[in-house]
Amino acid sequence: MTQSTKDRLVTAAAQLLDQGGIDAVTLRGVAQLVGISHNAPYKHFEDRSALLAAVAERDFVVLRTAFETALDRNEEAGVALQAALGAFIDYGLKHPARYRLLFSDPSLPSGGTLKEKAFASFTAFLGIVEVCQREGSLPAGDPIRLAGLIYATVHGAIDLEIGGRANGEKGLANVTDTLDLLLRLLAA
Amino acid sequence: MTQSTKDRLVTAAAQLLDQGGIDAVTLRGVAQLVGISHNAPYKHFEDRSALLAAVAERDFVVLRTAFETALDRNEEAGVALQAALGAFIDYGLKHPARYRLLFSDPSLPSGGTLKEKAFASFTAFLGIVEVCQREGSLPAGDPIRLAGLIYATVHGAIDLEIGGRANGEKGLANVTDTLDLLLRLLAA
DNA sequence: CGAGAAGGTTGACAGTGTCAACGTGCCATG
DNA sequence: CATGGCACGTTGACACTGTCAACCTTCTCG
Repeated sequence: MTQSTKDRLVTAAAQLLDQGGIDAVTLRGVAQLVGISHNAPYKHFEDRSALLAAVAERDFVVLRTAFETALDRNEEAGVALQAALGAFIDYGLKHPARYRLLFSDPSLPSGGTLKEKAFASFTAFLGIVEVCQREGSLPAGDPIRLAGLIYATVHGAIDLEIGGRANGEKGLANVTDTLDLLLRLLAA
Repeated sequence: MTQSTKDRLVTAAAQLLDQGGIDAVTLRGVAQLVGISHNAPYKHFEDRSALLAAVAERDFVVLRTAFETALDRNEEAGVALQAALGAFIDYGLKHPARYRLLFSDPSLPSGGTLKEKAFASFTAFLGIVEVCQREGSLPAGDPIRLAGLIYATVHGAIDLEIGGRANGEKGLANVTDTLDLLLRLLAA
C-alpha cells in the first residue's frame, strides 16, 4: 500500500529539515510539498510542534534500530559499540538539523511518546554497554552511568562540531578524536 | 554613565530568553521592553540574528571570565577545574535558553566575532586543564584533546539534561554524576 | 552655518501559525 | 436502502512577525 498523507507529511518535513534547517520547515511549505492545501496538515497534527515531534520520533526509532542491529551483527561487543557510535555520529553529521531537532529543540515536548522513543533508543545503547562490560571490553561499574557518560560525550562532541565551534587548529578536536580518547581511557 | 540603547536591547533580549525561551524573543517585544518603536532595533542590529548573536557574545565573555577567575582564586588547579565546571553547569541549568543559544542555535553565525569569543572561552578552560596537568591532577597528553573531551562531556550532559532526556530512574544520570565519573576515570 | 550622520518614528508588506466555516465521500448502523 | 457521522480536504480570515522604505529630529564638525 502507498504511504499515508500523514507519513508523507513527516517525510516532507524531514526533507525540508535536511535542505534548509529548522526554519525552512514551515507548515505551509510542507503542505505544498505534499500537494495539499495549507491547512490540511491540521487534520493530522495538532500544530507545528506535533509534526516536528513526529519526525523526531521516527528518527529515534531509526537510531534504536541501528543500535540493535549493531549488537546483532557483531560477535564482539566492543566492535558493536564502535559500530553503534559510528552510526550515531554519522547520523548527526549528515543530518545536523534533524539531529538537533531530536536532542536540542526547545519547542518539542519533553515528555509523552517522544520521550519514550528517546528513552528506548538510549536503552538499546545501554544494552551494548552492558554486554561490553560482561565481555570485559568496558570496565565494571554502574552500566547506566557508564552508558550515560559515553552517550553524553558523543552527543556533546557531535553538537559542538555541528555548531562549528569545534574546528580550528587550536580549537576543540573533532568528534572521532574525542571519542577515541574517551574509549582509550575506558580501556585502560 | 547610563547604559546605551544597544546594551539595553541586549539585556532585554536576554531577559525574554530567560523568561519565555527563544521563541519569546521577538524584535518587537524587545523594542517594547526597552521603550522604543518596533523598528528602532534596526538602527543597532542588522537583524534578529545579530541581536541574538550579541547576547551570545556577552555570555561567552561571562563564561570566559568565570573560567579565568576560577583559576585565579584557587591555589590547586584541580579545585579551580571543579569550580570552573561548576560555574559552567550552573549557568547552563539556570539559563537553559541562553545556554542553547550559545551552543546549539542554528540561526547564529558560526564564524565572525561570535566564534572568536566562543573560542576565547574555550581557551580559558584549556588553560585550567594545562595547569592541572602540570600539577599532576590530570593525566599527561595533548591538552587540547583532553580539554575537548571534558568540555564535550560536560556540554553533552548539560544539553541532555536541559532537554529533559536525562532524567528518569533508569535513564541517563544527571550532569554532576556524569562529570564525576569522568573525572574519577581521569584521576585514576 | 550648513551638511550629514546617528538614532528615532510611522506605515506598509509578505510570510507564518492558527482558527472557523464549509464541502465531500465513505462507511456503518437504523 | 437510506442516512448520519466522521475522516479528510478546502477556502478565507486573523494577528503577529521580520523587514523595507520614507520621513523627522538632533547633534557634530568642517
